[in-house]
Amino acid sequence: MDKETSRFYELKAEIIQATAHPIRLAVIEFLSKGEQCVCDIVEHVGAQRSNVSRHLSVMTKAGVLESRKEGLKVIYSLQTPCILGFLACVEEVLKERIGKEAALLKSLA
Amino acid sequence: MDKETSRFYELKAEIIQATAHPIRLAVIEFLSKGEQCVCDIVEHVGAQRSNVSRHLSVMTKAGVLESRKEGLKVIYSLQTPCILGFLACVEEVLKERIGKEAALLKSLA
DNA sequence: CCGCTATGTGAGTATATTGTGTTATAGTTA
DNA sequence: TAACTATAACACAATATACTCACATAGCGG
Repeated sequence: MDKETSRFYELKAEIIQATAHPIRLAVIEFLSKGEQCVCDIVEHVGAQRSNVSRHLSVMTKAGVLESRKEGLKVIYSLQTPCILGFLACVEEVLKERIGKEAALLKSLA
Repeated sequence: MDKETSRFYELKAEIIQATAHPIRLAVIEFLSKGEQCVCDIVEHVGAQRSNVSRHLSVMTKAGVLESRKEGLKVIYSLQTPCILGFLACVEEVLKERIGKEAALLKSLA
C-alpha cells in the first residue's frame, strides 16, 4: 500500500469511528426522523449534556452530521441520508450473526 | 432509551467498530475482489502477521468476515456484500467533507 | 448591563485499543 | 513421529477514548 492509499483509509476509518458508539448510533437514528436540537437529542439518548455535545462534535467534524444555529438552540441533522443504508447493512450483519449463534446453540443442545 | 434498545446499539457499535481501522478497511476492500488467504492479506496490507491476524479475528467475531480452512491455509471472505455499500457511503461523506473544506479554503483566499 | 438558558470546552481519571514480540496450536509432509 | 508451515493467542507498553465535573461562551429578555 502506498502512502496516499493509506491516508485515504485513515480518513475513512475516522468517519466510521465517528459513528461506532452506542450513543452516536442513537443520535443518528433519532436524526433520521428529521433535524433536532441538542436539547431534544440529550433527552432522547439520556446521557449528560457535555457528553452528548462531545459526541455531536465528533460526528460533525467527521462530516456525518451538520448543524445550524436557531436562536439559542443548535439544530443538528444528517449530512447525507446514505448513512441510513450504512446502518441497514450493520443490522444485516447483526441479524446474520445472531442467526448463526442461534444455530450453534441449537446444535449443542 | 430502554435497556434492550441500548444493548442493540451496543451490538451495532461493536460491528462498526470492527471495521473502523485503516488496516481493516484495506482488508475489506481487498476481500471485495473475492476470498483470500491470510498470507496474501498480510502481504497486501503490509503489516505484521500477528497484527493482521488480530484484526481478522476481530472482524470475524463481529460477523463482518467469515473464514474456512483449506489445508494449512485459512481463507477469509466478506460475510455480506452490503459492506461495500456501507463503504460507498463513507466515501460519499468523505467527498462531501473534502468539498466543503475546499470551498472554505477558497473563501478565505 | 444582568441574569437566564442552551451549548461547548478543558482537565483529570478510568478504561479500551493498538502494535509488537513471543509462544502455542493445527495441519502437512516426510 | 519429527520437523515444518500457516495461523492464532498471550502479555506488555504506548496510545487513544469516553465520561464526568466545573467553567466558558453565545444569544435572548428584562
